[in-house]
Amino acid sequence: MSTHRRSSGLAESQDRLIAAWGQMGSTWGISRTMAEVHALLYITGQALCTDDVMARLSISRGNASMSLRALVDWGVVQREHRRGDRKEYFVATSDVWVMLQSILRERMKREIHPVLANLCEIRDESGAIIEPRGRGAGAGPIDDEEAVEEHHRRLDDLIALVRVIDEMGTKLLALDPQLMKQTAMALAGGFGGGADDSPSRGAGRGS
Amino acid sequence: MSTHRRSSGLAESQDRLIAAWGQMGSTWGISRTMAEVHALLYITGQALCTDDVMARLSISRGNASMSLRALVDWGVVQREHRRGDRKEYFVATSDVWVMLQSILRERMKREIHPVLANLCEIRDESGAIIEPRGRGAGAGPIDDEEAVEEHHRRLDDLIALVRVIDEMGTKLLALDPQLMKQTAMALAGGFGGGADDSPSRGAGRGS
DNA sequence: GGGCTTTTTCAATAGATTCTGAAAACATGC
DNA sequence: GCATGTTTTCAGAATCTATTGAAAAAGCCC
Repeated sequence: MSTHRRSSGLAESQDRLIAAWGQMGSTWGISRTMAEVHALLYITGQALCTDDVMARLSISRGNASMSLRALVDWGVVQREHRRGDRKEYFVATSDVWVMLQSILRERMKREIHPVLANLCEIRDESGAIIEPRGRGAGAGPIDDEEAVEEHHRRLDDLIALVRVIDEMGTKLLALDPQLMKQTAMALAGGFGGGADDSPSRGAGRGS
Repeated sequence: MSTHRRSSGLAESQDRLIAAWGQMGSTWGISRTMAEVHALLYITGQALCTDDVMARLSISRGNASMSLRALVDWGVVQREHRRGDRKEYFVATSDVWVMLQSILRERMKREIHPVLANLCEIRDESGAIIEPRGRGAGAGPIDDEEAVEEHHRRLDDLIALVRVIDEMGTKLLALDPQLMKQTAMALAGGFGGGADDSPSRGAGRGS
């Protein structure tokens, strides 16, 4: 087998993971680069400084700085200082379940909470909707009254949905990461099925 | 008809919801317009044709057509034909839990499955990583062997995580929407708490 | 403080996404 | 088939986002 440029074995595999993670990130709201930096730190498992990241991913200093800071804000990467070295180093959280909680926390904060607040505000203010000049004023069809009721019903349904999602997330975040893992695996395994730890080393899923 | 002023009550509330939903959509991978079209169809509860959508949201025909088609693809909007009318009308799924399942299904397909397949492929191929010229060949530090092991460990952890998420999603999708609702509410209510149906009509959450 | 190193910021630019509008394709009824 | 009304497509324009690179700020040590 073509082992001739095999020193790239590890690095190449890392690059592929970085690319995959980056692509996934960009499908979400996260910038591709930020996800790539995270993947790099996670998969190497080492503490890297800004220059390491710049060099490995071929990105500018500004970009590296921004991405690293954002990752620290998200809580999936920690700063690390070294005695006798002025540089700052960065390490990714190695426990994927802790990582998942950080991501969940941040996404809830950015995506769910604002929407829920918005929806509630809209409903509160829409409570004041009154049909034009009451019923029976002649011109307007009574249709409007129905429409307003339906509007409220649908608004309420939407709020109930988002709220349940919010509460579920909050519950999960309150859990210890290990317990969350157990819970997730129980759900994945069929609501009460055995929670197995081993990730089944076999072949991957087809597609 | 005296529609000129009071139309601001209901329509304004609708507009606000549309804006909120659109913003949320753009935080995810969904285009803002597509989310707005969906919000419009959902909140009005009516079957609208392309021209209605164009007029109400002030968007071009092409944009409306694309967005509507995408929503139909996602399964959150259905086409509707009317006898004696050549136009096509569109209605949003009114059950929010059915809607949630459609969204979940589509997001799994687009975001989770490809990543999982990718990760598995990477692992399968990275199984072949051998350190340069075996151990003990002098030059290379044995460090490399450790690095490769760590690499595999981390890759496996990541795969296990994504796989659990995938399986959880699959399980939820297999459920009847109403049962999924029950499940979600049970989780939200504290893992075994009572599942109450009423969405508590009171004031909203603060922030 | 002054010299040195590293990090952060930000205006300009490169790049990607979304939207438009008009033309092509598609139906439907006559 | 033709006439009419509707939907889809897509190249180019408009818009939004990410990235760079260099200047400013922040540390650190003597």
